Amino acid sequence: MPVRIPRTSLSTQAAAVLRSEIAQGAWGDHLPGERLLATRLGVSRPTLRAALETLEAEGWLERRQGLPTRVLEGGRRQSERNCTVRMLTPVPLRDMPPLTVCWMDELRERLAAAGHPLELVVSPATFTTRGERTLQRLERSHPGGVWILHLAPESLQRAFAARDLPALVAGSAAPGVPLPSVDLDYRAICRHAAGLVRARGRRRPVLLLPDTAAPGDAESAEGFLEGCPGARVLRHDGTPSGLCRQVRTVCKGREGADAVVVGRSVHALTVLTCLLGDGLRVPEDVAVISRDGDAFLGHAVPALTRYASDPRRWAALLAREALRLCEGVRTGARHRLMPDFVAGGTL
Amino acid sequence: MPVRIPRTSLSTQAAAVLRSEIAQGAWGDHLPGERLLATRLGVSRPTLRAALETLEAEGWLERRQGLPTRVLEGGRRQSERNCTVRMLTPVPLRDMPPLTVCWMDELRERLAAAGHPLELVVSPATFTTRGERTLQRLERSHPGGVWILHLAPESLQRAFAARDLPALVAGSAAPGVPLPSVDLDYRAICRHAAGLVRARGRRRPVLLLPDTAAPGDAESAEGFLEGCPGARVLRHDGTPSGLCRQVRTVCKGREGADAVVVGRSVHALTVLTCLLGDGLRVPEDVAVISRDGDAFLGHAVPALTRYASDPRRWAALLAREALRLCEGVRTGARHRLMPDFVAGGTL
DNA sequence: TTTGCTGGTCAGTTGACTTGACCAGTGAGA
DNA sequence: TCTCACTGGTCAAGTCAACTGACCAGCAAA
Repeated sequence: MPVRIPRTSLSTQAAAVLRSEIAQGAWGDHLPGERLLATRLGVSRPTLRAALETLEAEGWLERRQGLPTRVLEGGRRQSERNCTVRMLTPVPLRDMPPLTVCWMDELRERLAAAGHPLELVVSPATFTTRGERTLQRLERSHPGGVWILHLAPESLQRAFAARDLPALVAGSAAPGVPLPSVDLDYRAICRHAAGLVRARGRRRPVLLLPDTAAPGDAESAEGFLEGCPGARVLRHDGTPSGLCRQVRTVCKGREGADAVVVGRSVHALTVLTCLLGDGLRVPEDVAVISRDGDAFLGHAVPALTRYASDPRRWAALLAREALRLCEGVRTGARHRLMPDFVAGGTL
Repeated sequence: MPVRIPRTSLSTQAAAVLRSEIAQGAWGDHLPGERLLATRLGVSRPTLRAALETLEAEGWLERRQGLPTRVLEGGRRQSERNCTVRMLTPVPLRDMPPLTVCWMDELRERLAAAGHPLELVVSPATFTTRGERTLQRLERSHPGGVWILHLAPESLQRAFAARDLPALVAGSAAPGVPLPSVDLDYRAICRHAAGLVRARGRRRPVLLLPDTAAPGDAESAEGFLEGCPGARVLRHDGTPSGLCRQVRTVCKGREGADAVVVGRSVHALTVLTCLLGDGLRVPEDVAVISRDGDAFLGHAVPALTRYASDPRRWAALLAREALRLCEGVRTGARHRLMPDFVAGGTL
């Protein structure tokens, strides 16, 4: 009857888990970085390091500063494909636009209902380095599973396609990449916006976009020019001050812009407040339209005219395609959603 | 490959051991004394007592001071495995403030890691009907499980407490309700804001709150008056037009308010754009401080001065309390978080 | 009534674990 | 060649579960 409760320290448990996984060959010939490994185990780095030290002493690993930890002489059996779904994104959740968080949550729910967990992999390197490199690292640290690429540059999308990895693109799908994708129809949105602006008698419309290389932004520019040939498309650096500078230059004087279409909802907010602060009247002097539609835009005064998409439709499509990939079905379906136009007071 | 290391507290492990032993009838009809039992399990008495408390709550035991603890005939089978967590909220996800969506997502992730799915139950009736009625419907439609009450009015909170249902309050916990709760320390925030405003030489500060009956708003008003006795606290109807009307009345003329502290981040946005649109200078003529801190506020020009809380801490606390409830532990812990002050350009 | 058990409660301390930071070595790409 | 983003190596401050040791009140047999 006297059953003593075993006290195993966290690092001992971690060592046990890692030992069995290494034995199964789940990690290939190199372990992922300590920081990543620690968060995956749900354990702090010092704790993980204690576990790694015991494994090193047992002869499972070789560690050297500056190099990834090497797995020694393991019976490296192929691990079974465990179909977890991973969302690859360069931005942490709390810096995403609210609408994005919203569909991501919805997606998580739908996938969970189908028995597939959704894991968020935040990798800022996604944007900066070449696709090949990023992918190599990812394959090492997260073997197997289905990938959802969010805000991934074209190079990375192509790298996934080239290796025939199960992946789908959420937003900003580069043209010609043979991966299934779900995206807003930015070309149609911006063409519509440009037409609308012209119909209201605005003669000098401008499209403002961040200077990142998202394919959706390129589409936006094309659509805008289709709807209003000869209009201007300007890039900014994404900071409030940089955007303000751009706005002030563009809207100055009699020949300044009389309508601004803005990509990204937070930037639309920056533009609106900047204009109001400078004493310009919206929409009398300058009209503002937000290409993207977060809920908070409706609380500005005047409410921003915008294009609002339904996160549930978005998530439903993503979930369907992701589940197909889990089942091994490869399609190249390109879904283009057209959001609803929400008339505000800024046009 | 979700290889998370499970964190089971010592008392949970002890409870599990005892539960199985009781079920096997290993102890007869009375347990040995706590001191003896504790040393047998290799555990301290407080830890053992925590385990006994959960077993008592589950109906396995009957404890009375002075008497040995009695083992009840076939403690009722607790469907412990089936412990889904449900978030009850009056607002659908896409209408929530971004920060809320953010912590909700984080919470979902943490609970999923512990093997508990999170289900969102959207019930607008939560706000309109009496607590008793709402609860009856909920018990019928979603039997069992742990509840997280979000934006629930006091009547509903009390109804849950009265029926002794496993529930915890996320935000706006009514005082005196014996449920565990996690909330921002609105009193401290508003006291701080009031003091800050006074220190900057503002003489006529105003606190603007929606006219809903959220307990957090009442706390805010109290804190604000503590920090600046004699200041004004005004209510508005939550619509942009209604809020604007209020703002224009309050800030008009020489004797108008020279500083506005605003509850709810979207309302802070409304106030800022309304003031700027009316040609007032921020902060020269009127300072604006947002009590709540969503990320988009930083993209206004000037950036809003605000109090930003970390959604991860928030979610961590909620997850911990929810998991405790899943294990049958009832606490009345009231967690009050103090967010960080973010200096913007509106003060 | 006394004594010795039972459970009920608490303040103070310990120590494992977390957090966030900084450092130095390595190697791919500009 | 230099830069920069990774790697592992180190550390100090803070958090929190658990332990320790104590005292209290209820109960029942001596």
